[in-house]
Amino acid sequence: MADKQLAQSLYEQLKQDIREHKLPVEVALKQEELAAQYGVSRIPIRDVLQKLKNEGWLVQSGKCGVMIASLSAQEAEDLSLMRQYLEPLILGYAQHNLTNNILGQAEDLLVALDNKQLSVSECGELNWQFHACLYQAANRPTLFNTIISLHQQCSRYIGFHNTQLNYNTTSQDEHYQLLDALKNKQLELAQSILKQHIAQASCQLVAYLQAEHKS
Amino acid sequence: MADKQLAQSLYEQLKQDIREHKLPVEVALKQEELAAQYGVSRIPIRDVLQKLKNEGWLVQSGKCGVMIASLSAQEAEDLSLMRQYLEPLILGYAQHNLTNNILGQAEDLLVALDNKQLSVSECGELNWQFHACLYQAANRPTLFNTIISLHQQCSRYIGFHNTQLNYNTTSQDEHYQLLDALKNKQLELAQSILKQHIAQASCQLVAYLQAEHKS
DNA sequence: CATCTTATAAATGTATACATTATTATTTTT
DNA sequence: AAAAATAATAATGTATACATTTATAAGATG
Repeated sequence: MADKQLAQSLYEQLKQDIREHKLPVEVALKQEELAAQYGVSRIPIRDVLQKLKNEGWLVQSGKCGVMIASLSAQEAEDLSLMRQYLEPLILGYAQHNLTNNILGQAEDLLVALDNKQLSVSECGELNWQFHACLYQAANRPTLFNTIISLHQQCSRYIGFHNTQLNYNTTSQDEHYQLLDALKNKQLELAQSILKQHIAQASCQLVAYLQAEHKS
Repeated sequence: MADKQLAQSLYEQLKQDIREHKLPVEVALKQEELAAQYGVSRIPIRDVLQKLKNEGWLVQSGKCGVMIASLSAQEAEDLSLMRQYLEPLILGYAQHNLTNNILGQAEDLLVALDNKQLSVSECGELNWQFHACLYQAANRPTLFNTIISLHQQCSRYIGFHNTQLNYNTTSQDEHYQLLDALKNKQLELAQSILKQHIAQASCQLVAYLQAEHKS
């Protein structure tokens, strides 16, 4: 309902600016300042703030007002844990509906991901599209929407770990293994690969966040 | 941020009116009508609509506008499934922090639930407080918030099944069994009781919704 | 006669102005 | 001097007015 051009672009831009640390962290955001900064009135700002709060990008600050949530190793771990349980679950429902067409789409996305020239956000987006492509086949909108929400919350953390180290190659290996298992109708294997795939990424991220916090 | 007196009470009232079928279903809601009906301007109405949309009470209707989501057996099943996985998970984290104080609080809530005079909504509220009381001890806000969100989405369905049949006594038995297992530090037993407790309630609800849909 | 185009009406999205609440600074009191 | 109470400031919440978009209906055209 609040997704017109202005609000939609505001939403994207605010997320980007939060990701790129262009806004003060752990400090109550002022609607008027944001409105002036983005050249709009407070109304669409309010809408976007509420939306971002619902997605976990912002948290309550004091009695009224919101602020940018600081990155937390525990939050990253919790999000990953939930994904570890829910994504194999939806994959189970998707299995029967995975036509060759869909598997082909998924493979194309993996091929696109092999491109080394991708930016962090492009990489994250393709990665998610690969997963979403499979999950969508489950025809389970409620379950799918929760998983989408978890991914949106995770997306704040993306860009922290994928850039450094050679995480990507490991991740891609797991992606191809997952796809193979699905092609061979080995559901349980696919589910365990998926669970470990999610856990693996989380481990690195959590370790990184904890190390950063100590320094 | 949008939780002042007016918006807060509006939020509660709209939810209640949706529960009690006082608003048209599967038809785009008009902000002006709602504003007139509740004696406020469109701004707080918009806020509340967005919030309820995020909680799954409302869904997009056409290109713009929202409508009351119809009850769906599959949605109920999905919500229950997610709870079956996530609530035992958070219970696992809570276990170590379950002091006798907390277990006592939980037991008090169960005693209160034994009262047969409770309204459906009071019953649902106490039921949730019992669960939340245990989960809160886990100190896992992200996981907990997702579970809260799932419960909020479920709350639309409450009042459909607990009223009829003797569901409540079965449910209470399971509650006491769960509490006993926790007192005895039998985590795995407690988790399996909890999972089945959630599944049980879901089964009845789904069966009811499917039967209703056929008629 | 069906379909596409266009114009009208009605809804939502946004801006400005005002009311209310929360925060801060000051004052008063013990 | 410290703490509580109170006044002043600054923020958010809400209402009204306007702009834009979407849906609907009338009309033109093949």
